[in-house]
Amino acid sequence: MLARTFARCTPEEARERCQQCVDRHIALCTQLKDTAPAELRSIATMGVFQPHSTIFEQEYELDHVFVIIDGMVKLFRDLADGTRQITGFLGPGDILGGIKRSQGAHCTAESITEVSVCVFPRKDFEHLMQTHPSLCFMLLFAATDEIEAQNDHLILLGRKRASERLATFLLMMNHRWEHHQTDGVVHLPMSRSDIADYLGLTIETVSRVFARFRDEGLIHLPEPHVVHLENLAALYDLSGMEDAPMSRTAIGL
Amino acid sequence: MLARTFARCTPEEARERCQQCVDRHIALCTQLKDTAPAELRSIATMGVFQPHSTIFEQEYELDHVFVIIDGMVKLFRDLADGTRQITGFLGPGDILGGIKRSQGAHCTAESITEVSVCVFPRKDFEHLMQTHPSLCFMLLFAATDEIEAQNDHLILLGRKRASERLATFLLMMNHRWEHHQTDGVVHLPMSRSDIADYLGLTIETVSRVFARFRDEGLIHLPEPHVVHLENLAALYDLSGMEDAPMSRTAIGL
DNA sequence: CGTGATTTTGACGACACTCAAATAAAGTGG
DNA sequence: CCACTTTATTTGAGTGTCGTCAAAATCACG
Repeated sequence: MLARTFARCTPEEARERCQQCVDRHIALCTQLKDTAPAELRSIATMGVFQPHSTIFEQEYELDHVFVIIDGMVKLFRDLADGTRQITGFLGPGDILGGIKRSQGAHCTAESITEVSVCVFPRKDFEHLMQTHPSLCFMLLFAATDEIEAQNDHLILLGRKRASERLATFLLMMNHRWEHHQTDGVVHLPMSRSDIADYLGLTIETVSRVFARFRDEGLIHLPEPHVVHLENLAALYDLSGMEDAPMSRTAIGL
Repeated sequence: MLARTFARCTPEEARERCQQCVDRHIALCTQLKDTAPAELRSIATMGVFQPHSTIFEQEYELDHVFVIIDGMVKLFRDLADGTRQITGFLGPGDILGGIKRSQGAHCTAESITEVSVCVFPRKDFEHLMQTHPSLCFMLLFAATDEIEAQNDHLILLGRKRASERLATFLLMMNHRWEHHQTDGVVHLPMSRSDIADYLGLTIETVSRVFARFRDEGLIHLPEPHVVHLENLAALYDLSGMEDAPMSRTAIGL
């Protein structure tokens, strides 16, 4: 099942991608000390997922740990009544997979764009966690950061109106992963349907709020997947956030 | 600030409570091996919070780790517009406090009932985490369990109707913490307002759904804080859950 | 038993959902 | 490169669920 969508890189490609990742300080191995980075690299392989391919699926066994090097992934759960809740969007540096108690995946992970990943066998990764406390410690802090991020998402779904939700979303997309200032120009690789499922709304409502923001001069929409944030102050005001969220490593399980 | 609401136990009381906790296998120290339990106990003190007292407050420094021995705590964030989102209810065995990267608390924690806790200074606790990988590992798994639980809460807020939310809530309250068969009789120590803020609804809507459940014979309400679940099958059906959620140690930050 | 807080019930309105159609974008084959 | 199909997005009209405002009933507490 994995092999269908997942293409392993050739050794040369792998070496190059790994070096790029290290240079840009993307993945967790760049933040560890001593022999940990080398040991991680020794159990790693690299691969690429085509757009819209399943990385893992809810309820199915989860025997890899992935670190995203490039591209964007959505995490979601499909419900019995046919609806879907997207629980997060993951990008470069974020961790995906088997760091958990149970065997099975809790969510489905699907690539939105082409996604290149660093892949670790779960068993080997767990072994490294136990022999390198610094790795375990780092993951624990990443996990608690994730809990706080989920809290913010919870608040968005529980207590914000549609316009507040979209404003929050646009600001989040503006601040995460972009290391340099693309200031105010946000590319949204996901569909309106994905945005709706993330924000707990329908596509129609999302589209209408986009239109309202455009008419009010808050944003410019040259094409559906490109947004220029023209009035950051107003968007912050709507979102209810006081400042940009802290940078972090997200975790998808 | 802490001293105002927090009463430390006398040594005798502390010893007795600690023993009860160990006997009932509540707290994390009962799940560790080697010298870890003893070392944890050596840095621990015990205390009691009166009902409706603040354990810690969002944005304020967080320099303790608490393990709840008895009672119920609510975790919430107050928003700029005066609304509130409760992110979780915590009970015996659950962990509360400074296991995180940043200094400040992300949420406010407030006791609902009288709450007795085991208290660890944050610095000492972190030191133990670094010297005892098994403790760190256990906390990481608790944290990933918490992430999955937050995902379920996310789905509730994003994709469920009022009646589905309340059904899910009642089943959750029926299954967590109660080590055994109080079957179908659930005590809800929190107010309707707390339930509403947890479910992303208003008190009026919560009250109306309670009334509808009562009229439809799904529950019996001898008093507002006691619910008899008369038709578990129908409640499960409404909630969208297939079976009882796994037991876990919750974490509040 | 009386006072204040909590919970319940009622009437009404608004925000977002549903259903439906039009428009725009993306993919396909000649 | 261009017609054609398919998919995605936008826009419109009407409905429903839940929120708001208000008052009654019940509960907790001194």
